[in-house]
Amino acid sequence: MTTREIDGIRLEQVREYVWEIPQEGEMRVPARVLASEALLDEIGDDKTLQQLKNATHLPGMTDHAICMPDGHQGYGFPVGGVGATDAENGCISPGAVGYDINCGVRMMRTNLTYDDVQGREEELVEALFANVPSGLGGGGVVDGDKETIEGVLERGVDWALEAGWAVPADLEHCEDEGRRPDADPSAVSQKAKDRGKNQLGSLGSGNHFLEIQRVTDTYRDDVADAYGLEPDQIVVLIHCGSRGLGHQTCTDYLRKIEKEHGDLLDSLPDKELAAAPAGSELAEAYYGAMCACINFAWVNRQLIMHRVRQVFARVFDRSWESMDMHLLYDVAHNIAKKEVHEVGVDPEGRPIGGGDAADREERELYVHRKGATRAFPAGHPEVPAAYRDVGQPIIIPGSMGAGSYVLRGGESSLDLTFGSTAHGAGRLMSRTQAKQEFWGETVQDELREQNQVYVKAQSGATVAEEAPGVYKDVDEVVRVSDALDIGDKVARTYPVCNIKG
DNA sequence: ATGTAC
Repeated sequence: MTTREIDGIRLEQVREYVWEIPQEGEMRVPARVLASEALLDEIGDDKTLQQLKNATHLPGMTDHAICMPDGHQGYGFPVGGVGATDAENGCISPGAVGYDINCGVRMMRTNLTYDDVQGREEELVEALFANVPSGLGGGGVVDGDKETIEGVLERGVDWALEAGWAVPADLEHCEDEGRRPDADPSAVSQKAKDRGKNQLGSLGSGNHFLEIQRVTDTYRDDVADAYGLEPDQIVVLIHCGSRGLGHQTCTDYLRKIEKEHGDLLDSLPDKELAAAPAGSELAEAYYGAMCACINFAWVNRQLIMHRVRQVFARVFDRSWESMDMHLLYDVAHNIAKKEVHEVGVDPEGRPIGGGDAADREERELYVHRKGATRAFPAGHPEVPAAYRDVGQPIIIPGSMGAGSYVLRGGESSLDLTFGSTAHGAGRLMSRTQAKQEFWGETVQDELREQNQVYVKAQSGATVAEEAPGVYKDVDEVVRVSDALDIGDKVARTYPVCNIKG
């Protein structure tokens, strides 16, 4: 058996692309890293593996804590991490969801081709930049009063439909039809609502962006057909989250949980993993608040998408419907969700990890996906009807120099990863280091001259932080996902125009 | 990720 030791952590190779950190000490389950040797080397460069090991200490963990091929260090719990805890006897951890609740990506199709936009990149990038709010701070496409924010938190994209910012087909092509029913707006603090109310329909900063892309390749033609994708087609990618509202909600509940559940906190190897025991008042409140933030982020992406339709209609002087600008799908990267999965159990029926399980039984779990994407296969009842025969679409954004992928949920995802796969290329270096290595203006010029990619950003520093060189190889990440059959390649895209904070 | 810190 191949073994590796990285910073004192021993990994055993279970099979190709599957590495296991065996259970020892206070670990409740083993941990697994899904990676090629090259990606494992990069994952081992920061605290990711220690954080993954720490995550196995959370009460109620089932089967394995998992790190995706794009994993890197995060707050307490790795970005690219999946951890499923028993929803009855386990816990829920805000750090295992992330600060940017329902940070995610949606892709909108068009019937335009690269020929239609080539030569008009400048015009498009300027029009989008002028009409889609971006950067830190306030200002969104709609002004949210008290009633608006409550409606958004409670009803998600249903609110957008009522307000004229969505069409019914948008709901049909979004997880949960764009509305998480467990949302509890009363569990979201006034401070969080105040931060969010003037950020409805705004990109934010950091790695968030809006990109016009062209499809360069398709791989599984039956699935590509079902998704309405073909080479040379123009698509639009929107990557953003729940802005200050989700961030404040995470902060609020981390503080409350640290204070109320200090005993549980003391049993964990890292304070940043703070968790509320399943069934406690704070677990319920956090779940309700997080679901409300999920609704907010879905509306955020919906408003931006609809604004992009309006911009295209103006630039191309025709209706957005005539350009077939329909939502392909919207995926969440940072959420915990109650889902039923088969997990290993001991003879008394309690969830247990690794090879010690006597049997496997269905359990309701909090599936924490932090920088990881749901990847349900064909036939799963939660996959929208339009895609149920082929599996759910998965959108993997790469860097602005490398392009992105569309995958479909693979047949092995339910067995290997609680129905999950990677979420992007994954960072190779910190933002601070990126700013030492790159200069925004230079990055921008090179992308334009060498790659014909037009970038416009509020801040040059953001361009440096997001330079193509700060990301892992998205082709390699996707190759591992495809080889493990957790998310299978359907299409590859390449950037045309990119706007960001 | 983020009114880039209580």
